Amino acid sequence: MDPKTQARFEALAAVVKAMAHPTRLFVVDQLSRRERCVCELTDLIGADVSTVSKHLAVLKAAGIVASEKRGSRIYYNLRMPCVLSFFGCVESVIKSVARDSLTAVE
Amino acid sequence: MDPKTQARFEALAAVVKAMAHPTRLFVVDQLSRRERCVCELTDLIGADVSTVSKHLAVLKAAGIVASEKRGSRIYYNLRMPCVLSFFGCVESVIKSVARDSLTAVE
DNA sequence: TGGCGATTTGGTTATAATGCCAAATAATTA
DNA sequence: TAATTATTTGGCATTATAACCAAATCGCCA
Repeated sequence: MDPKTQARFEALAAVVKAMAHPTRLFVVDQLSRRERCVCELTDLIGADVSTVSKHLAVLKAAGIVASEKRGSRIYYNLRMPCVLSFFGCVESVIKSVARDSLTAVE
Repeated sequence: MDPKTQARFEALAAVVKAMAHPTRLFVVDQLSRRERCVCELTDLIGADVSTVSKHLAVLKAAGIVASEKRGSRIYYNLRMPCVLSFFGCVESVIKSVARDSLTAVE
């Protein structure tokens, strides 16, 4: 694989990897509805705040979310207008697998 | 997070994780053009065959690709019709980041 | 200014992922 | 059948992730 192609797929993988965790996908889903502060997300997720904070840092480093400080809180928002098609695509794979295992049984 | 939601995002993450590697994204991209045998993919990638085989196993376990044996070769094909929108979405995040860092300099 | 709520960072430990080599399997052909 | 090509599997060393706790920061307000 030539270096340019290599670099391209590494860049793509960096973004995909940032999404590759249940908690981070949950965060993305939540933020697709409205912005949320860390404390709200922490409540919704039910993990240690530091854990949530680190997940948010991963998403932010990939450019998937941005944060804005207001008062003593930091609000995160989604920077991924295509989030619906992304989730839809991934769900379609899951559904396809489910369909196949059904037909295999029948 | 309730168990059902948890399970949903774990299923999503399983698929996303399977895509979260430069080599595997490259494979998916190649297979979006046409099916390929392991030996062809190995040539294109330039890694050990066993490494490529394991990447293919990851994609297959997630339901992203399927394989078909013909003669002494095994051909892999893509089972993800939405692959274009998936890549497009991820690329849009990358472009958005690039745009932002440009405007930050200007 | 002292303390409180919100958030990040450092440290540690446990688990998972990656890549190569060597060996096992399978189909093909000489 | 022996040799050959194609692919997978097991094993191992290396590196990366993830989660929690503790400690450090940052803003806000009494």
